[in-house]
Amino acid sequence: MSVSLLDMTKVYIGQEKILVAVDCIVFGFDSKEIKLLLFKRKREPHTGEWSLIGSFIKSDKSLEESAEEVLHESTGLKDVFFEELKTFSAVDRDSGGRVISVAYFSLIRLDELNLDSVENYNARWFSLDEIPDLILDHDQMVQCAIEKLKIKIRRKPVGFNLLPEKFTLPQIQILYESIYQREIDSRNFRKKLLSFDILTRTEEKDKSTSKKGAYLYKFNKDKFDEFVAKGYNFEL
Amino acid sequence: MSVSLLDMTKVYIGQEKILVAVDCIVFGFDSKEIKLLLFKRKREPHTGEWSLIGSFIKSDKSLEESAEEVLHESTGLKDVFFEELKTFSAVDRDSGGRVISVAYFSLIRLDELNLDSVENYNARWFSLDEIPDLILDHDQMVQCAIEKLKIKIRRKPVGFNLLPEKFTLPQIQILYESIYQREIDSRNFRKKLLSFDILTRTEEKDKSTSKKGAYLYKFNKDKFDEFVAKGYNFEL
DNA sequence: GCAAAAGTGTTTTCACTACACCCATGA
DNA sequence: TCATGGGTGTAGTGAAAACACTTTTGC
Repeated sequence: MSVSLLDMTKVYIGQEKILVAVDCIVFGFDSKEIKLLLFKRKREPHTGEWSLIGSFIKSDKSLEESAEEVLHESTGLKDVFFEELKTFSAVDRDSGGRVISVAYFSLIRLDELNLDSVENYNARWFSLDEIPDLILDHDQMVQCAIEKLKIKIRRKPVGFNLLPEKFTLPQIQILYESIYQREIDSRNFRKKLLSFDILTRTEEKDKSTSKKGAYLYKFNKDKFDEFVAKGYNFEL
Repeated sequence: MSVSLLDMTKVYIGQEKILVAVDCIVFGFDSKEIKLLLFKRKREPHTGEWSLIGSFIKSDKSLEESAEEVLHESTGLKDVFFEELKTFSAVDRDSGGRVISVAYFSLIRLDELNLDSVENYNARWFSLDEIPDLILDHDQMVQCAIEKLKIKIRRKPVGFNLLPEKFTLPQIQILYESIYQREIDSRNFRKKLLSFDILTRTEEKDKSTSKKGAYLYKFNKDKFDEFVAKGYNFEL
């Protein structure tokens, strides 16, 4: 350890150091449509304008750790789904100085959200067609994330991170419809999803949207791993 | 401009700056198999060991510009295909100090390669099953890039960046076979590829691998754009 | 008993797979 | 003339798309 501290000051001396930040694009689903979580910026420049949540990274944290921390502080949630989206490094992207930002893309369960944390941060959920102007290049980050969401949810089971632990088939169909922005035939959708055999049906029904009630299902990670091990492809 | 210089020193003061680098994973295709370009490292630590080519980024260049520069210097090529792969930011990933690296993934035409540049850099092409131990986390970067190449070449027409401007159908089939590591039925492969109608057949034949000779084709960008505009999906 | 959402099957269509022979040419 | 790689067509199979009615139950 002391060797690496020594090297640090010797080996790469003379190279320029740069500010590095993470910014998080956070999506949620309110059982009707997909939404984006935005924050009123607290620091200069652009204080009070809408922006993504982010933070500078410190030299003792990896980018992933920093993103995790940002997500935890702003939503109160731990173990949320997130992954790297893209770096944004145009020299003049931030009027406050030269900052390279790594954008992270995150999917959270709205029902688990800690409302206190969110309010602390002056946050609000926006429909994708009502997103306000954002600071710096955050609009680009958001567009990029929306693209990625559409592609990713088709081939990876990431959508379950947007649903409550127990969800109904109509609910997941609405999620996909809201992301793809088109209607889906429910017979074909259910048939395909159930054919994967990666869900467990519970005995409970959700009667909040119909008199008949819809069965609640859980995503079954073990079955999904088996599904993958057999060489099958998830695609919805 | 002077405002931003002023802000730079004021607004984000007190935040830690970090060394940022780019590293490039460069693939080529020698008409037989896909290969990886590696370099003998010139600087401490790990001088003389095999590594990816990279460089620290300066505060007046974006990451993309830096990657482009690195690729130009090491191969002599301009306008090569490259895109961001992933950031690598573990705190102790570099024994020479805290460095965040952004890995770029690049595909080049071996026939256009400037051999002087390559020799200057002590470079060598390696088959994917003969890759030597690499410094730091460069092995991880390479594994990640190989994964990405397999996925990407299936659904995007990036493979043409690995072929000469004019190529034969047997050639492109071998390219795909070498990446997928399995044989492909040539009747089905050709049928599908030609059905996209994104290639232009020239009148020339390549007789270097057979007496009959194989027609040379060119990738037709305009036709490809049309293909995409019609909503069709490239998948090989 | 009726409105409203949940749940279910069949037919058609199309894309992928498997598979075998002829062609052109240089040596 | 023959060895070598280039080039082509067809039948069978399976997944996706299109499509309409029955079930449940709170009001």
